[in-house]
Amino acid sequence: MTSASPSAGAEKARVLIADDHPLFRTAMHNVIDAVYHDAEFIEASDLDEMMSLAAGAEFDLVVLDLNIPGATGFCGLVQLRNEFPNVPVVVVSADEGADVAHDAITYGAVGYIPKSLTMDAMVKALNHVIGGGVYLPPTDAKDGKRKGALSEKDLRFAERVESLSTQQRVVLQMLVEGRPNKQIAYLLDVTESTVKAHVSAILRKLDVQSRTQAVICAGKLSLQAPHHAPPERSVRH
DNA sequence: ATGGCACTCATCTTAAGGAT
DNA sequence: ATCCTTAAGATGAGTGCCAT
Repeated sequence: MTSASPSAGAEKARVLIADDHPLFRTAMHNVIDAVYHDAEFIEASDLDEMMSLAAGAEFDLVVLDLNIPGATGFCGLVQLRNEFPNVPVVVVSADEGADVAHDAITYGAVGYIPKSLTMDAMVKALNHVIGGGVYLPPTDAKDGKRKGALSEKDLRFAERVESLSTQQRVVLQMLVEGRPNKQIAYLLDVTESTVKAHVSAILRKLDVQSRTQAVICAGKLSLQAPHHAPPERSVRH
């Protein structure tokens, strides 16, 4: 599956909606109709169905429920990104935590939309994503206060994290979650050697001596740091 | 065509922990 | 003490993509 250019072309935009709640899928129809006008919808209610529908198909956009049946954590998103790296995936979830939103972007999503968002806000978010941007919901003021300011050292580390490739960021995120190389290899569908190579590159780029050091710094960052978007995309809050 | 970069893989070394 | 297993980390090589 490869992504086609967004609605600008003469052909209908194809949108995959992966959510187990029919009501929410219908709601997303309305939202996406406001964005693409004459889109073709393909629906999936669980992970297996989503992957089989996605195989061999072309989509302009995938709207993925984070808690779709069959997926644990971000594994649905990771699978989708591994199989179809060119398709923009927007994650929707009832979870409004800033950390979850940041993690979704880290795993390769181009946007994170809380289900509590108004229809207008969702339309704006999708328009931003289709325009090539990355969408994150507005940060809660209290949450922002809790996060506090970054030290010089943390900022330098954040800059180094920015230099990591997408795959390296995914590996780093899994290191932070305490996963061993073997499990990371299984989840990403690569060999353990590949994971080791990524870890080595991560350690080199982050200028740390061990994965433990990387995990401590990255963990601290994810609690405190503002989101750092991939360089090629702008971030809208 | 060429060079740079990311990704992948195989192989080797080292260290830690458990079993004998 | 020795051996075995497991995991981490380093290194070199191959492949594919993209910009020049």
